Amino acid sequence: MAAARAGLTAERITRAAADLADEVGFDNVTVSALARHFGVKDASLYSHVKNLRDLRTRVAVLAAGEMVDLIAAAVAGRSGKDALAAFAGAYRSYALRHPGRYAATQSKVDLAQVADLAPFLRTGELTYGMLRAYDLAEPDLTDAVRLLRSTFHGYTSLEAVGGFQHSRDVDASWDQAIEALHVTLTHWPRANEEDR
Amino acid sequence: MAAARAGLTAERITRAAADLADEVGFDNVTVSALARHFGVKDASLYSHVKNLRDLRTRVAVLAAGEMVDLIAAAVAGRSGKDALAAFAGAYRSYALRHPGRYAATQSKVDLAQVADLAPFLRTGELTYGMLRAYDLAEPDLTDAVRLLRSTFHGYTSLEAVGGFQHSRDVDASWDQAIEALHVTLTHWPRANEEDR
DNA sequence: TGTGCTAGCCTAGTGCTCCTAGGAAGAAAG
DNA sequence: CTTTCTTCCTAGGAGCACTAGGCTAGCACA
Repeated sequence: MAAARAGLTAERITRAAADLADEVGFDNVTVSALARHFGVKDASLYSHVKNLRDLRTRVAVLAAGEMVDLIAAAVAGRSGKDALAAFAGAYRSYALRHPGRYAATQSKVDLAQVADLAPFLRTGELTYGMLRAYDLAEPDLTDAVRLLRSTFHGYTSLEAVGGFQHSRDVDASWDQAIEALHVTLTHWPRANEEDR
Repeated sequence: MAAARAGLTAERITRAAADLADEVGFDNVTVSALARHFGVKDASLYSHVKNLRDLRTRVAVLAAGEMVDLIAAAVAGRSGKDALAAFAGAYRSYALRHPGRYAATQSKVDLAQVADLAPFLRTGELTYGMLRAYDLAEPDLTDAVRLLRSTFHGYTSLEAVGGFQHSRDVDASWDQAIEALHVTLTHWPRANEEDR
């Protein structure tokens, strides 16, 4: 196997790493396994990727981009509660369908080393934009964004590790959580004097 | 260093592993590093601990026990919003003070291999008990528990990986989140007919 | 059509890791 | 004092990340 040239690229390696991550978990992605997948020796990958951390960062950027695209598509044309539900649905769907990629987006990446910051920034813009309908001003707006992100991330990651043992349907709980968040956002307890 | 007998025990090793995890991160805890810490060869640890996964599980149990004790102490004698704030405060405080231990509690452990399940069960009891004041019936109760757990876990883990870049004070956002959760629980959107 | 050059992939090797098998020495029990 | 058990050891295998340096395919250019 392994013709003279295997046609490796940073992109192909990154994509394969992301696929592998979805199968075996993000932390279990190894350079060796990727090399085997391409029918190539370990050392050959280091011409395209600096090291394992670099590879992980690339996967994180790839996943963040895919995810924000899906969320953007889901939210497009909606507002208020519809937008919230669409955002949440796309978010959870991606996280469950691509657990390895999703874990990558949550790994602490050195943002200074990321070439393309756009995917990460766009997620923030989308979230703030979605909240526009709820008419919140700073600092409540940021607090709300943090609450949403926390809930989405917390729920999906607990679900992914099997944290919900109760027999209650996990989808129904999720819908209910969205409902509850909507209520929270519409009856947001405004900050009195502590500002900035 | 390293007299004839170093006095190793599964407990001492587990505790050292937990301390190391808080320093360098849960995934970066190695058997070799622990052996060095005790002035002992790697192989010596395997008389007390089956393997790395077993060690990780032990750390998870240890951490879960510590955490639930602190939360129980904080919640004791309180109810309603006071209890919620105390629970949340103890949870976040432990997670931030002991990031490695906290990560251990969130690692997917094979519950079948856990000798003492009590710590894990007690957390659930505490959460359900805390919600008693809000007068929710199933399945809303379970939904609410899941929402709380998600928010707590999501917030602390995002905070831990540096996910909150905005200049808004992280403690203030947390207080606001608790406030919002309290509002949500008091105005819980009851499920109509979809049940159990 | 030949000649360099530059990728792309290789071999070889280091050091760290987890983990096993089997041996020796201290501690405890008779 | 002897036996036995526990604790820790040496020795070694296999997988992993990563480096240094060599060979060659296939391109650009003459």
